[in-house]
Amino acid sequence: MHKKFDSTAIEKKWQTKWQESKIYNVGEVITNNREYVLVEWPYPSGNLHIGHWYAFAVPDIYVRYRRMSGVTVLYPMGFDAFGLPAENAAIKRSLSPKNWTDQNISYMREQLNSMGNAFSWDKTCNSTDPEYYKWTQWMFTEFFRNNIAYRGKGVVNWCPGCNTVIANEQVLTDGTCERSGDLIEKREMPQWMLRITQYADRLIDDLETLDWPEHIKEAQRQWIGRSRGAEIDFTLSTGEKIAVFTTRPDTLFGATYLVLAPEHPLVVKSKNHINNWAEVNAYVETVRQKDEQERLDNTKEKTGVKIAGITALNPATNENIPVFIADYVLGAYGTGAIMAVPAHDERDYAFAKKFSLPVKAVVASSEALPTTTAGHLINSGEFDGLTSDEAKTAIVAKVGGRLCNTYRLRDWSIGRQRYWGVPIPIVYDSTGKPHPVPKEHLPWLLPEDVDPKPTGEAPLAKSTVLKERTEAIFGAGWTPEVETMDTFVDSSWYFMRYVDNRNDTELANLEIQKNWLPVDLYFGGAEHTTMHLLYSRFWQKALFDLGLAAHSEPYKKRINRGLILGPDGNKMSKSKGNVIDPDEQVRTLGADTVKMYLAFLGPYEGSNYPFDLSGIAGIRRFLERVYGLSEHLAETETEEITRQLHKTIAKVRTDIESFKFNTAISAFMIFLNQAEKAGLTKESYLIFLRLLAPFAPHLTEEIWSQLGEVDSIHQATYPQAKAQWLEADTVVISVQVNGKLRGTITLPVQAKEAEAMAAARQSADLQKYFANQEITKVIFVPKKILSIITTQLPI
RNA sequence: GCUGGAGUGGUGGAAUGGUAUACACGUGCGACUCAAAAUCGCAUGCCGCAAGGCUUGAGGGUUCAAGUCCCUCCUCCAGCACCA
Repeated sequence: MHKKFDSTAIEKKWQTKWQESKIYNVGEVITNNREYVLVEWPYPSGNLHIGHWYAFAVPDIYVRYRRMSGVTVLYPMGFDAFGLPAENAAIKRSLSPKNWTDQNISYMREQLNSMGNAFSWDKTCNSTDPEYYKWTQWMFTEFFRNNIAYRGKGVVNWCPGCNTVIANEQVLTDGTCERSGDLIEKREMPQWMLRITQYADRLIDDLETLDWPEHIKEAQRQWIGRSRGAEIDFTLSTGEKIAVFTTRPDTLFGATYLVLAPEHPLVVKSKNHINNWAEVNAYVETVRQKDEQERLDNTKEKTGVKIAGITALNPATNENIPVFIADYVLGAYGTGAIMAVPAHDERDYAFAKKFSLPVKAVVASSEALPTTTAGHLINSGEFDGLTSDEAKTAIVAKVGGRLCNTYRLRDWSIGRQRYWGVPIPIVYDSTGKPHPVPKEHLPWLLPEDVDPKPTGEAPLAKSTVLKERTEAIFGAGWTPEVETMDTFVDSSWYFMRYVDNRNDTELANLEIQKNWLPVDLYFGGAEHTTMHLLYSRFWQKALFDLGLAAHSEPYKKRINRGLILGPDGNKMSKSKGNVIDPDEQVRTLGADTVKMYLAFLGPYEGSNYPFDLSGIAGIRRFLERVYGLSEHLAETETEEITRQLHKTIAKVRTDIESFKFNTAISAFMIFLNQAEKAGLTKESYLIFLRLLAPFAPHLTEEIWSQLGEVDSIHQATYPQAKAQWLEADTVVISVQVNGKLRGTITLPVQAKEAEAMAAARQSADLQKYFANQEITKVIFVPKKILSIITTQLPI
């Protein structure tokens, strides 16, 4: 029977000791032998669910392993505590968001400690702390002074559920809000924006330098959506010039009409030249009524209206071509106008067919039109015969166009009409001109004299405190900005603050940044690919350009963990009622068991796992057997078991380094199975415990101390495999005859082909397969395989 | 449609081109027990009494040897999509 252990008592005891002795703090070290391992800071929702365990307890294995390997590892934890849920919960409970958040943070800190993680609590921070958001605000003012932040106008995404504007990245593909699920409306209103588009090229190009999974890099490239092409000017019959963007300037000779987006400014501007203004205007109105989804539905039939009375001159052919407005051309992309080449673009082709417009092929192809591949030019005057590539530059040069890139990425809109966020540190003078709040007045505190209830109007507009503060400092007639910042701003730089979290004169000292940053390893969820990860890369680059950051990329290596799904295989959510709180398992089976079980599910990087508790007993049994073994240690052990121990060490180390904790755990199990049978000395057992310590920190610490060790096992060194034990004298290799596996032979490791064949001939099991055959070929791969090819001898 | 990734037992999953199904769960049988739980032992891909044969989404190919490499498909997941 296995020795049961009281996991609750053991875990509580060691958690308290670790906190008292502060063994996981990193202090103020400056060292080369250091590493920064980051996990995404959580929102303090009030209860720890299984997803938090997966996010924090499993990377903890890696952190403890590196620390035991002698590396000083920063593994900080903090709280991303601004945002809508606090507001909503606070409204529901009639508490202030601040009180609700503060309560949750202290409660959650306790819960996080109950996981037994090796967090560097001396480096924590919290986005709602004025000492933190003072710097968020200061960076914003620096961005404003340097024209990275600006007050923009335009169409924004309005979420009716959240009662606020949200950024493009926060709208899902189906046009709903990533947070509330409501259908997003388009509204025209002034907005605080950050010029992330100015960084589009660097955000794409610098991906090359990062050790990130390819799919994340690719998703970011697609999100930024760089198209290489050219802008070409067409002259309208009104005398106005209009620029179009095209990725295929080589097809300019095939441009048989022009299309403007309905919202193109030139449409209204040319009103007096348009003979069918009523019809044109009616179309613009219908498009305006359509919601985004309708307009972007590419399966519907194309619509549009010809602008009567205006033509455009094709600069290549010098022919006058008609001009249309149509909603398949988007106002916000490129120049909001296109040259239509129906022969070589499917959308233009469909439109041309519907409106009976000429289709002129200019790229040779044997396929039916429209063809969109490159080729040799025809019907293109002096450019006939050139390849598409050659023609691109030649034609652009000839018509005075400009080679340029266009991006799908839009600037980041960061103003929110909500209460619980960082106040945008801007004040307006009596003429309405915005001014940044000077540094000496930061933090620009969030006033507490308003009802946070969202109404669509920014709640801060009702604050007398904020109004009076503004007038007291800046003078009568000055008014405060009343919007708060998107919470993704807070998380765009938290990893920088961790390293210098008590600095009250700088956001993070450059020397300290140079010591710790960039983050060596960043564990997080896939949902952040085109939000947080993109925003914080941009933020870092903007700071770098201003000399405030030591590096231009924040995270060297990224690991996207999978998701723990509900038992029904769906994403856990309160509304589906499939959320697993691991409290029960932690109470009855212990934190070590829960942690190891999660690590055992499968490789950390990659797939999603439906949470199924049925297997957790296996881990608990394993830990009980490890504990039980401490009372049955042997005086001596076989060489074989020593060899197995060292093999296990080697296997566990490589598995941890590739984040395959599941196979590391299976190696522990295999070894334990053998050790129980064969007997293990105390010396080897202590090595085994150290090897297991990152996986089961409480239990190993307890046994370690019971066996008389004084210092924490987590400050001991991680075992290293000794080469002399890694190789056995003999090796079992398999034997194939004519491609079929027929048996095995045991050989000395350094055996050659001749010895292998001799062994095969001697084996009764094997020789029958080739005894009466002619052996035509033998392949011998040392330590692997003997492969024999025969042909039938004539009888 | 484009891009990235994945398809292996009843389940989670394992396998530098070299013994496919490790490890664990589950299941079955047995031991212990008045009994049950717990624990321990054995078995457990499929067909077959056996000998043997078959098996990594489907079909081809390369190779002495393919889950792994190549080609053609199918299915699922994720991102992008009237982006010129």
